[in-house]
Amino acid sequence: MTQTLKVDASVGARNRAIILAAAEKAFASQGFRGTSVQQVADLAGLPKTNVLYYFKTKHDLYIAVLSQTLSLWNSRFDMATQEDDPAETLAAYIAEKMELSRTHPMSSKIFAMEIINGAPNLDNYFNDAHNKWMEGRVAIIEKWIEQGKMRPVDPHYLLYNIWASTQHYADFSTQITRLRGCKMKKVDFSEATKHLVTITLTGCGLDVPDKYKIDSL
Amino acid sequence: MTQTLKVDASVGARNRAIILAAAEKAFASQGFRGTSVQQVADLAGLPKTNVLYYFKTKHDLYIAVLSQTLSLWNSRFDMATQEDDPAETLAAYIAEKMELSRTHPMSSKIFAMEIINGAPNLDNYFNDAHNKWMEGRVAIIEKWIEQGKMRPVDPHYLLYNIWASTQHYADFSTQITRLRGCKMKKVDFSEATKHLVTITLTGCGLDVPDKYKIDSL
DNA sequence: TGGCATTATGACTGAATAGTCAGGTTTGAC
DNA sequence: GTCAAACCTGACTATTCAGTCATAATGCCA
Repeated sequence: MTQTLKVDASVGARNRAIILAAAEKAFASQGFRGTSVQQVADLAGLPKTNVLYYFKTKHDLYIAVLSQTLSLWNSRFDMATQEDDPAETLAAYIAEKMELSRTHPMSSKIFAMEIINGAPNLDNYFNDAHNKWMEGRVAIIEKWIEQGKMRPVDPHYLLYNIWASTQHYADFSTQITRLRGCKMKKVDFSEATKHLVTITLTGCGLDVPDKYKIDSL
Repeated sequence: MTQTLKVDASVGARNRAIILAAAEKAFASQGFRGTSVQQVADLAGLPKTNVLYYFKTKHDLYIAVLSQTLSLWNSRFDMATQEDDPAETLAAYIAEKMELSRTHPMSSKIFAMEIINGAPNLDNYFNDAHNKWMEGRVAIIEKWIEQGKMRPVDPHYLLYNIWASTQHYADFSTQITRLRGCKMKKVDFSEATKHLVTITLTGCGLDVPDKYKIDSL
């Protein structure tokens, strides 16, 4: 029984994973409409009909990729409280988001395109959850401000700012690569993170934790 | 003669403008592949063949929309010198970019998708010009830093940061609207601009010009 | 061995759609 | 009036592509 399940899972699950990875790549670089099932199949090294065996429609496949993406959004900031240190918490959040941009740029791009196109596939569940998350984080930041721990900045704009500037490194990597002349490596991301943390925290009137201090200064 | 040209121009130019506006809308919300010539024609209120009379191929039409977009990128910052005041100059640049996000969100979206998809249609001319612009701006910011006018921040990351956070209001307007419960109006953009200027300039160790001070504080 | 579930796939279909073409109409100059 | 250039358009073609279907192979257990 265990054996059976294991084998079943390993065939099906393995193919699903291969297909999802191929689809992620294709959707990220060409969008939903720009991607054909045949392309995904070729990338996955499988016949097209086999792809459609695992995912009934192209749209189903896209939804699967998209929800895989959304599951990456979780963060330590989700669990923060007003007792936490704002500088440490925000710095860690920025660092986490930057790390995501580095390790999962395709996910970020897919999400970006989904939003740019009007988010037709983000359902009410996602919207509600996202709203609740936002409310919670805003409340905590407001408490920090009340307690005089940081300058009075509108928490909404602060969060938009963090999302924008961190996701930018994934979504606009093409532009950044062309301007720099080469791709950003791990150390470059590390530098960028420090600068981002420094500029954002300083902007909020917070001291930059040592860990994020820029070496050269 | 003048009459002839004027009339010729008014028929052709008028239709071109109508088509470009329709195409901008369609491309911004559905991308290149997601948009059919028929859709553009319907939006423009013209038969499809008439659209193809003015723009030989869908790709030609897209290129026309894209270059229209790029022509909006010009800014007062382009002409700045090291003698200028960093606070005023950067604040004005941020405000200009925010105004562009408000008045031309579709252009911003088209540019964003072009970059996300690997910028296949941005030619060497654009890349070179963009590189030169970047070098020039970086040099000026470095001078400001040398002169002790602002904190030492890496100019590259500063500029990425400004682009990211301002364009975000156009590209991710769907997300922002859902979180706020309503679309951002002119006054909301004005508030957002002030916050962005404040957080960015403070992050650079600059005093915020009165014009951008947040009222409630 | 036989039987069942899962997995695999080539051949096909129908719809969408970019672009062509041939012929038509309007406009303005002379 | 007439001529040329610009403008307009219905009908058609060729291609791409999502999704179906009928038919297999495979693996597993009794």
